[in-house]
Amino acid sequence: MARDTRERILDTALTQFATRGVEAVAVTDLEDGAGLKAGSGSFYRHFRSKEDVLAAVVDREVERAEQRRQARPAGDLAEEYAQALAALDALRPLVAMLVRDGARLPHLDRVRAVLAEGGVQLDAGRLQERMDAGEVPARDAVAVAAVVQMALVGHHLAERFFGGLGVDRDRFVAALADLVGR
Amino acid sequence: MARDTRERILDTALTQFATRGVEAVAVTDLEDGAGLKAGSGSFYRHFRSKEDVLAAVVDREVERAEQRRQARPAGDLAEEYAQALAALDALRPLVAMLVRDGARLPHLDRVRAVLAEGGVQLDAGRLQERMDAGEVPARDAVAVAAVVQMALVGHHLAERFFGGLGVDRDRFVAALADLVGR
DNA sequence: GTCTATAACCAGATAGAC
DNA sequence: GTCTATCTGGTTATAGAC
Repeated sequence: MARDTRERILDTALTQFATRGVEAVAVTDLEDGAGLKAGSGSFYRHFRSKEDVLAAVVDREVERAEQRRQARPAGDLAEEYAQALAALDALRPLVAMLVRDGARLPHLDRVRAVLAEGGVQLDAGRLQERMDAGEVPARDAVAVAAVVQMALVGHHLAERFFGGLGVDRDRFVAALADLVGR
Repeated sequence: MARDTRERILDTALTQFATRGVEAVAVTDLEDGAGLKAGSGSFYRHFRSKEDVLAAVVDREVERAEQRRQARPAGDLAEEYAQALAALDALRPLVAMLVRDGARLPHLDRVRAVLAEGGVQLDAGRLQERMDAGEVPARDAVAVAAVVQMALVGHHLAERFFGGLGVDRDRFVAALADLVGR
């Protein structure tokens, strides 16, 4: 019991909301997961309601993501895409909550913004620069950026919802970089 | 009241499960949506339980999808991809239920199979043939097919969960076909 | 801050009249 | 086949002892 109870409730709420959905998780489950007696109501010494703890979970996760945010590296396309997939991994619980309980989440705009910055929305402007510099073949940069974004997000979601792809991550990223770069 | 009550219950269950999630939909909501008195229990003259109606909804939707299934057209890449997106549109409720309540769905394997056939899983073998025939540049066909699949699925999901892309469908499909074909 | 106990409510499901 | 009425169990939330 190193961390205090409020933090333990937030931890168990994050994992349970992300894996089972908000509706399926009872306050008694959160008490149990935090080491409190289920049904004791001790939860309510720390949060006013289930909606309240949901908002706090989303807030904390968005703030953590904003702190992790950093300048994009200057590597090649494959490195850039691999890094975007890694960023999506770190956002996994937030993605899961958005997908399962999107309409119910507080601060939906902030959630979408942090997901976009964190790896979902690759910069079309940067791709255009690469095309202008002759690093990659010239195409419709905005549309290609969208295709790349969707491929990365799709890959992330496929691992979760479709049981994987049969193509490992390195091979996927290499093929994507090859398509854009050659 | 043209169709019989059982069908009306299935219809309202499909839309409500897909949009709000199974857990959030009460049996009384299904009664209400089917024109029965909410709380009357008339639902139970047609289905044994909520789990039972969920199974029936999934079954009906999978069977409909299997009947829609048809030979893939011999058009060019862009036509092929546009058709895959249209197939995904028709599968929208099933996709929504899989994403929201995947673990709870009965016949999960059949659901995944029909989604794969219906537009998610494009044929890597066919792409390889195109590469062998010189129609498109030679690359890692299996990995490229995976990228294409994920881009299409990601596009479909983005419209639903991220409020669209800022790139319309034709432009997206054209960019994808250009990447693979040139 | 956690517990026992409980109130108030809602959802799933059943019995039986019509 | 639909209704009224009801049972049962689970969930949110509160009161008050320790």
